[in-house]
Amino acid sequence: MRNMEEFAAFCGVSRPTVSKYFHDPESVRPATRAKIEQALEESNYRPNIFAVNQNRKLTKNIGIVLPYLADPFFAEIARRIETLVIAQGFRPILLSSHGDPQLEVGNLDALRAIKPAAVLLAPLGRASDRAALEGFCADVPTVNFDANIEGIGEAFVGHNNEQATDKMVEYLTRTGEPPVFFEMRTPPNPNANKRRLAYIGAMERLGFAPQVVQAHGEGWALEEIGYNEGRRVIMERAFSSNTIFCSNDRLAIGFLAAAYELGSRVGREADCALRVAGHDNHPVARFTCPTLTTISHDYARIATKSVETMMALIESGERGDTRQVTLFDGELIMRASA
Amino acid sequence: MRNMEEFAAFCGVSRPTVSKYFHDPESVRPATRAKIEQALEESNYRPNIFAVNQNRKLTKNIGIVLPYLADPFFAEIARRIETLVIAQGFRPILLSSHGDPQLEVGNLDALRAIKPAAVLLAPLGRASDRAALEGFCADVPTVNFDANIEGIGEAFVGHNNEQATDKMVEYLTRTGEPPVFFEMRTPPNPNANKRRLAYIGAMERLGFAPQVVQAHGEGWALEEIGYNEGRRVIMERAFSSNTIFCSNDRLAIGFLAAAYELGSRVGREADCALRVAGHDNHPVARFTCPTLTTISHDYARIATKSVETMMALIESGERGDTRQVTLFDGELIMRASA
DNA sequence: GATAAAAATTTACACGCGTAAATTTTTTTA
DNA sequence: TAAAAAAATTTACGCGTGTAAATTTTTATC
Repeated sequence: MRNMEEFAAFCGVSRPTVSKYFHDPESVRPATRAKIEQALEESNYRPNIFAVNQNRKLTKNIGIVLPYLADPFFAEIARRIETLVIAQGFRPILLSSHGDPQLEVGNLDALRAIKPAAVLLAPLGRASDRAALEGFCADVPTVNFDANIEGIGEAFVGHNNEQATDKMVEYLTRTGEPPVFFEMRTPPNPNANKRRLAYIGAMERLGFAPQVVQAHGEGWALEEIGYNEGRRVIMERAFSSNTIFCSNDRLAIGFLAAAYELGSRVGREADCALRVAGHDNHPVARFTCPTLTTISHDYARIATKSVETMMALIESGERGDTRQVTLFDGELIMRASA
Repeated sequence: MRNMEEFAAFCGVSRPTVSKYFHDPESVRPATRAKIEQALEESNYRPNIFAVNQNRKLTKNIGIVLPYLADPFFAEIARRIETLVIAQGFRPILLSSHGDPQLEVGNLDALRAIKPAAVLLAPLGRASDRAALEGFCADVPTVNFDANIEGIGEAFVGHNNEQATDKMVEYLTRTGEPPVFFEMRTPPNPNANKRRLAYIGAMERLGFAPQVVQAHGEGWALEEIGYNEGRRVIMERAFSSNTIFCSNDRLAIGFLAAAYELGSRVGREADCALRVAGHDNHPVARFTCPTLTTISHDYARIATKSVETMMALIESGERGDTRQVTLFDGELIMRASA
C-alpha cells in the first residue's frame, strides 16, 4: 500500500473522497466513512505527511519554543502544553534554545520552514534578538508566554509577578521582618526586573526601606550562582534583615545549600537564623531542606490559556489588532523555610 | 522567490545544479558555488523542506525519544545530544513519552512518518510495549541508550551500573558501615534492577548480608516516593545500618528531605545519625542539604558515543548483524552526605 | 591548440497529495 | 415515484523538489 491511489482502490472509493476523509472524517457519508476506516485497519496505510504538508497552506504542527529545557520549571510547562496540544489533534514540535540567543533564532528559522499553524514562544528575554522575534511573529501566528516581550506575539499569557511579589512581601512582613530581595545583577529573564520593581513598590507602600542584594554571575546555572553568592553574602552579613526573598526558587535552592553548609539554620522557628523564600514553586521546592516557602505560578491555567489563545488564533485565521495580555495570580505556598 | 526554479534563474544557474548544490555544496564547481551562495544571501530563498523530504529516501531528521523530559537528568542528556546532532548538520526532533507507554508508541509512530535518518531511543523500560519497539527498530535505524532493552536497536550505549554500584558499596563499606539499599518496589526503569543485583553481589563479595528496603509507589514522582517512604522507614527504624544507598538521586533527594524534617542529621561527621548516597549525579545533587554523595554517569561520553554510533549507522547505511553494547564507568562523587 | 575529462545544462518524468470543475450516482424530500 | 439536494466520481492540474539521460559547455592535460 504505497500511496493514496492504491489505498483508495483497496477501499473501493475514489482518491479525492479519501483525501476529503482525511481532511475531515465527518465530511463523507457514514457508509463511505465505514468503508475507509475498515480498510484503514486492514492495511496500515497512512498519508505521506510531507506530501500533505506541501500542499496544505498550514500544517498541524505547533511550535513550542523554550529558553532552557534543562530547567525543570520549563520542562514542567512543556509537558502540560504538549499534552494539551496533542489533545487538540495537533503535533507539538518542542524546541529549546539552551540559553543561546543564536539558537533561539535558529529555532525560529527551523519553525518557519515547517509552516506551523501557530507557535507558543517563551523567549530568552533580555538576550533575545528582538528584530528576529518580530520578523518571525510577522510571518507566523505566535502566542508569547512566560517572559513578556512587548509587542511580540498576538497575545501574552503569564504569571502576575506584581501580585505575587506583593503577596509574599506582605506575608513575610506580617509574620516576621520585612525581607531583603536577593537577585542576579544581570538576570537572563525579564520577569526578574518586574519582581524587583514590585518588591521595591511593596516595601515602600508598607513603609519600609527596600534592600536589594545582587549576585554576580551570568547564564542559567542559577543554583550555583545562588550558592556562591549566598555563601559570600551570609559570611559578609550583607543583610539588614533575617529574611531573604529570592527572586526565584533556583537561586533559593542554592542559597539554602549555602546556609546549610555555613550552619545558618533556616526556618520559622525561634532557633533559626534566617528565613528564606523563593518564587516559582519549582518542582523540587517541596523537597529542599527545609521545604521552600514560595509562590506558585498557576501552571495549569497558564498552559490552558496559552493553548486556548493559540487555538482561537488558528480558528479565526485573523491576526488580532490588539495584543491581549493575560496574567494569572500566584498562590502563596507556605512551607518550612519562611 | 517562490521556488527553486526562480532561484536558479536568479543565480544564473540551472535548477538541477542548484539542487545538486543543496545536496552537497562541494559537488559543484567553485565558481558556480560562489554564484549560488551570493544569490542565497541576496534572496533569502530556502528549499521547501516538505518537497525535499518527500523526494529523498531519508531526511536529515534525527528522532530523540525520552521517557520523561520533566526529569532534569533526561533534560540534561537531551541538551547534550541535541547540540551534538545539530553540529553534525542534522535536525533533532525531541519527543518525550511523559512516562506513558501509549505515548511512547505514539511518538514512535510519529517518527516513522517523518522518515528519520536515525533515532536515539531511551525507552520507558519495564512499561514499554516491547513488540511496538521491535517493530519500530525493524523499520528505522535506532540506537538504544540509557535503559537497555535486550534486542532493541542496533547498539546500546549507557552507564555501567555494575561497576558504579560496586564502587559505591566499596566506598561506603570502607569508610563506615556497609549500606542498606533503598529502592522502589516497582521501579519504572530497568537500571534499577541492575543496581539492586549489583548491590547484592557486591555485598556478598565483601562478606556482608545485603539488605534491600523497597518503597511503595508507582510512577515518576520519585522525590515524593523517596520522601514518603523515607519518612516511614526512618520512623520505623527499618534499617540494620546507618548508611543508606539509594537506587537513584531523586529518591535520595526525597529521603534527605524526610531525614531533615525528622531531625536525623545526615553526613560523615560524628554527630550524624545517617549517611545517604545516591546514584546518577542529578543536576541538583550538588545543592541538596547536605550535598549528595553519588555516582556520576559519564554524561558527556554517553552522549558523544550515542551520536557517533548513530552517525556510523547512517553513513554505513547497513544494519549491523551484531548489537554492540557500550558501557561507560561511573565516577564516585564524594560530597557531604556520605 | 587539440583532446580528454569534468562539470553544467536541457529535457523529462517521478513523488504523493490537494483541490477545482464537471459529471454521475445516491439519498432526501415532498 | 418524481424532483431536488447531497455526495461521490472522474478528470485534470498544481505543489516544489529529486534525479536520470542525453547533450553542450567548460576545464584540465599534454
